Amino acid sequence: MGEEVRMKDVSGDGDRVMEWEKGLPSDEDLASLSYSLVPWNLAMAFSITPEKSRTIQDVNRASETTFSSLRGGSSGPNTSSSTNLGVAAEEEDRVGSSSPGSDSKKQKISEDAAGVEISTAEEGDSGTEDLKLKRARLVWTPQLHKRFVDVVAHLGIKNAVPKTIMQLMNVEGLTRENVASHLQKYRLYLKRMQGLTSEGPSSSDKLFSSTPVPPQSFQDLGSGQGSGSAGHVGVPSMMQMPVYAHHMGMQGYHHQNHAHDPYHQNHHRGSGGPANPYMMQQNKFGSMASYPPVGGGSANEN
DNA sequence: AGGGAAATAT
DNA sequence: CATATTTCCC
Repeated sequence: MGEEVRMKDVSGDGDRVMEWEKGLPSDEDLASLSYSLVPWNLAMAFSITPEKSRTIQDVNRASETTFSSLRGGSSGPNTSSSTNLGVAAEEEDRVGSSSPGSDSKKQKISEDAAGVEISTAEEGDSGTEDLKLKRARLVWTPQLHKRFVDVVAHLGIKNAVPKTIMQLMNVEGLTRENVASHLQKYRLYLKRMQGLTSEGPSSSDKLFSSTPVPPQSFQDLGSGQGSGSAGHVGVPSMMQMPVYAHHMGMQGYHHQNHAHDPYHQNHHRGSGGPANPYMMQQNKFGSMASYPPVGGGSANEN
């Protein structure tokens, strides 16, 4: 319900029919993830073997879609014509939908519209279609990261181990190593933040207010509707890993505040001191690829 | 496997 | 040169 496919041809020069700003329920609305809908923990707590298999498989299907969106489906050095605009967005915010139906709080702004691009070799690259032997470097796009963070949060630091995370994320092509690596980084990031955020070694209560550390465990989970769902309550300024936007295929828009992301934490070695906290790499790479590994056949032998 | 550090790639 | 992601080692 809710298809907005109104591509009415506007007589005359209706060019700026861009109300996609918020009239676009698609992205987030359409995208339905299942991982957050299933009280995995709960089931476990009850000792009732959660048929993960089924769920996973079920989700798997959706995953393909998601995957497609996330990873951009095709690959090919045919970049020649035009920059590819893989603007696929997928969100699964379980918006506080509890309360009485009339929740007009549906202000969703497509914060992320990214294209997950995997960089492939630009030169002798051959994997036009199948790069089975060599998976391209995975690029953690904001979308992916969001998913990652969400999953980790939902699992609780306790169960947030690579394998589980990977499974819940359900992203085709994602390997345990990928997640493990990212998790490592993420942990480091959290750690750093802990130290920076109101350094108050005496109180532990702030653990809930300023600690970006995902809630240790979601036990209440809801019950279905109320969804007390901790979701994202006590995490006010939980910044995700800086959503890096490098040479993405997005048409200019990087204006985010990179104030001083603790995550990036540039370690300056002193001296002169460039006043520019930004990155000034000599980027000479302009890579832009789409995504290869899914082609032939195998996806991920998790 | 999970975690961490070195090694590379970008 | 810094960072992001991968690979190697416990």
